[in-house]
Amino acid sequence: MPARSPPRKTVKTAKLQSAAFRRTRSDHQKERAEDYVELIADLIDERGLARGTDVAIRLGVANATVVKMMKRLCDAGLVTQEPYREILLTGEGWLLAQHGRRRHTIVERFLLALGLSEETARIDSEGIEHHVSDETLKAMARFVARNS
Amino acid sequence: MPARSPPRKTVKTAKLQSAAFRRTRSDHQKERAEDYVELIADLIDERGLARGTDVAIRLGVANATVVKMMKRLCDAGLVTQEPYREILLTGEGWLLAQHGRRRHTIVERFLLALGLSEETARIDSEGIEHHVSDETLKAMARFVARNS
DNA sequence: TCCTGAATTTAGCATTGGCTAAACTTCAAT
DNA sequence: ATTGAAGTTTAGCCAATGCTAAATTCAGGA
Repeated sequence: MPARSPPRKTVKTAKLQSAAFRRTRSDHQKERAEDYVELIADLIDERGLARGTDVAIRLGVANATVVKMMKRLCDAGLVTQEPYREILLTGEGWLLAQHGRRRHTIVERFLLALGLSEETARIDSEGIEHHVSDETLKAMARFVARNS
Repeated sequence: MPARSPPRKTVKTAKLQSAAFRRTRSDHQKERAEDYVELIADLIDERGLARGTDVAIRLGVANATVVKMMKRLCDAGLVTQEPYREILLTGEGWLLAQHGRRRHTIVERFLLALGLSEETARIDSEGIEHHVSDETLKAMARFVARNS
């Protein structure tokens, strides 16, 4: 037993911590899905329909990546698409998009209320959005309400 | 050209947005590295040395996953390790750990100052930490200073 | 000294999410 | 009606990050 360490006093800590990390990890897949779905919703609202190319450009990925992701999102029941046609959202897809937009908006407004530039608020909210618990989101919303 | 969309009015938007997404994506690799390194630093400080098993338990991953990651971190110059021995941090590794801890602490205190429970602050700070720009971090630090 | 149990490593696999290049479809303009 | 450009799909690749199971190594106690 090389590198033996002192007796554990931190079992509970370890369990809690690993839970936090595990959550961060498992969130990850949903994040991607939400990013795609949210963007598709935006495109449909902005220009009437969402094409693979537009998604690819806005997300900064290759066309083929979008195609692959659309397959996964189809399997997940979030989008539908006839071959060579535009991307449509299912009911569930719209719900997820709405959900993402709501959080996104709250986080972004919160960062603005905190005194950050629009640029920074936009960029950081993109990264933070998915890692904020409901409790934290509520606190952010409260803060925005108070400081506006 | 199926699914033709209306003329673009959002070229700038698209570029900026894709930059944000790209940043979020590229951050990802560094996040993992920082998680591991930060934890290794904690273990060394807490119990005098960091063993693969302890890292695995705290991070909630399998042993083999840690071994693989250690190889990557070695290549990246962040840790060193003799076969079957404990994990050591390089100078650069310590710097990264310190950097991560600092951000982590600020974000966590910020969430507490915002009125969240310790539990939530701990979990959410874990997820948020890596996505916060320096500007936002400064704003958070300011907020903590004001509200304590 | 040897044995055994804990820790580490190796081997092999899966999934996610990227990429490029080439083939294919569709629409619009000639 | 044809054709060419734009958009979509396929095929095949890569790296990161996880896993399990089996093999290996080490250290402490008998």
